[in-house]
Amino acid sequence: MPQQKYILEESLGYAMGRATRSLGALVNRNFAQAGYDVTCEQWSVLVNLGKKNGQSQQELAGLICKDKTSVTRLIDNMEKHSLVVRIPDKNDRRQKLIYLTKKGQDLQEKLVIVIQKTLIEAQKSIKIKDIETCKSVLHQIYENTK
Amino acid sequence: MPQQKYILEESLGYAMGRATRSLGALVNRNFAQAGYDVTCEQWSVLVNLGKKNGQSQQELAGLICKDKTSVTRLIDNMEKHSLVVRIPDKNDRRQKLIYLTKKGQDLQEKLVIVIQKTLIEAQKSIKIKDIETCKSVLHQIYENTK
DNA sequence: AATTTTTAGTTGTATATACAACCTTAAAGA
DNA sequence: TCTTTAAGGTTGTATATACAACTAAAAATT
Repeated sequence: MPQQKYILEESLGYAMGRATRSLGALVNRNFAQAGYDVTCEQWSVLVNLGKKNGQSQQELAGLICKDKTSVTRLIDNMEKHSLVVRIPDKNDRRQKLIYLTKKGQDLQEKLVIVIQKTLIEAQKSIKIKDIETCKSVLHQIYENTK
Repeated sequence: MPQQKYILEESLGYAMGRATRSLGALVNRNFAQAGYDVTCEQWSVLVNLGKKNGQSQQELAGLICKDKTSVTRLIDNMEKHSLVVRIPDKNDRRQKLIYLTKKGQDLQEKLVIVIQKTLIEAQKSIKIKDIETCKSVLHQIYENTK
């Protein structure tokens, strides 16, 4: 069997990690530059609460596909910044429902423009068809690895 | 102008983040399960040192496309685990050259198999051509956002 | 009804990431 | 040569991530 040399630069994992980090950092810089003290990851929670306010942390974890402990800490930070509040559910005392504050709601609406501008920049000169292919590959990778 | 609603689940950024986190976590689990106390990110450093031992942190930062402070901390952790050592460069006293230890070298060689197995699993039932398209899209996104 | 199992969330621990500010040393310019 | 600028690295700070172990409460089972 020939000595198989692992070519890091050619691996899909490398390309994924690099592009994801780079895009996330750009989103964060663009948020900051627009004067918004919020992160890319916090934004994903804000968007979901914007669609349906008052969701449990488990629901949010499912939507953004993260560990529930990650969500606990994410909500901790967002609560610290007064973007959301935790309200204990009276029907199920295990649950805490997360609601947008006024500040969180206002912010959420404003961030969409920054995100869209950033995504347009990120996807510049890439064919729509290729982006769709890429998304479907990433979707399958998620399914294969989750 | 119509109210443009942002569809998180359909965004490329969402798909990228989700797949990248999921794949990274699986690699880490597979390393742990194989009995190797090392992470996905540490592995990317090990591979590069395997190709060329004795590189500066800046060189490594360029290769793995990370902030130099990220590399400082990554090397801190790897040194703590005796995978690499920092040797001050005599010709340029600002630089520190990073070398694999015996333990780091041995580990690096063994990890390739785990990585390949994981990548095969991750890419299961995806057409090679689509993976190439995906990589090229990710490459372009990196270029557009770095 | 009492026990067991599952679900929701938190805490401990370890890692990774990046921006800003800083120190030290090398290189470039005046 | 002296000064200024650039380069390599670290530290402070804040955030994000996940696994293991835990507490509390609900649901399922016996």
